[in-house]
Amino acid sequence: MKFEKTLLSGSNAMLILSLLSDGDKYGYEMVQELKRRSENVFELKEGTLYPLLHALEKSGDVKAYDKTTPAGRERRYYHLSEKGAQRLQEKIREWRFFSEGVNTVLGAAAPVRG
Amino acid sequence: MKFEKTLLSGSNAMLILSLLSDGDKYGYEMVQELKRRSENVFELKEGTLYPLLHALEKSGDVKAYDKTTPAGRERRYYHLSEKGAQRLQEKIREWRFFSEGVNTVLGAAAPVRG
DNA sequence: TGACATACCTTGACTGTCGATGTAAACTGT
DNA sequence: ACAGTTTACATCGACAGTCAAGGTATGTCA
Repeated sequence: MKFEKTLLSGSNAMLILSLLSDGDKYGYEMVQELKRRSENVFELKEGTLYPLLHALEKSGDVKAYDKTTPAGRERRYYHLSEKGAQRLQEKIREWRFFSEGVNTVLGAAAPVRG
Repeated sequence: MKFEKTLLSGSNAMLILSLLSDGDKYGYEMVQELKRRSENVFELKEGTLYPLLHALEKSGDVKAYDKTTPAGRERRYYHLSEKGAQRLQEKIREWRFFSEGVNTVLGAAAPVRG
């Protein structure tokens, strides 16, 4: 099995798809939601998020649509497509594979507790 | 707690330091050892390794010395310094923190078995 | 009115990684 | 003896992901 070289830096794509698997969301919301769910571990930057969303839309992993709140605020929602859902599963598999690989290497040489 | 943005792509540095915590090694050896220990998950490229080793040497995390085998082959060995050992522990902590964060996010939205 | 939060977006720069390529010596099979 | 492979080090250019900084516009609240 092989995973892309950029799996790691690319973990943000996986996390975003994961968020969307729980329901449609808009960009700004994802930043906050990711921070909340990860218990402040991840602070996704807007400069990272928006280009990424555009790329995911272009590749067909998500579908975008606009919606205005009753208050009149414009929001661009993103929906996980069937293709995106499959891509997410694949990425999760890669992630598990990778992280187990790291832990194996670490465990072999540098046992650490805690 | 904060970890550097490049933790992920930068995981190679952690893995190398981890290898060295088990004893001095030379570059070519590390490529093979990493592949072996990770059960073929990681195939560190030389174009990645050597610049990285030079950087680790410059930052004082490793010390380099030359040694010639009885067969006459030149090798550049790397030794993990005290500073490098501390750095490794720090990186391992960051890694655990990060990977748990990812799993938390994934677990919250996309439970997967296997 | 002014400050702040919401909400979207782009740009330029930086870092880590890789593929390609180079060099040179030692080993292997014939 | 010779050719091909492996060992061992290294550099270079290109590319992808990330971020800081900045921009625009509207809603909220004192």
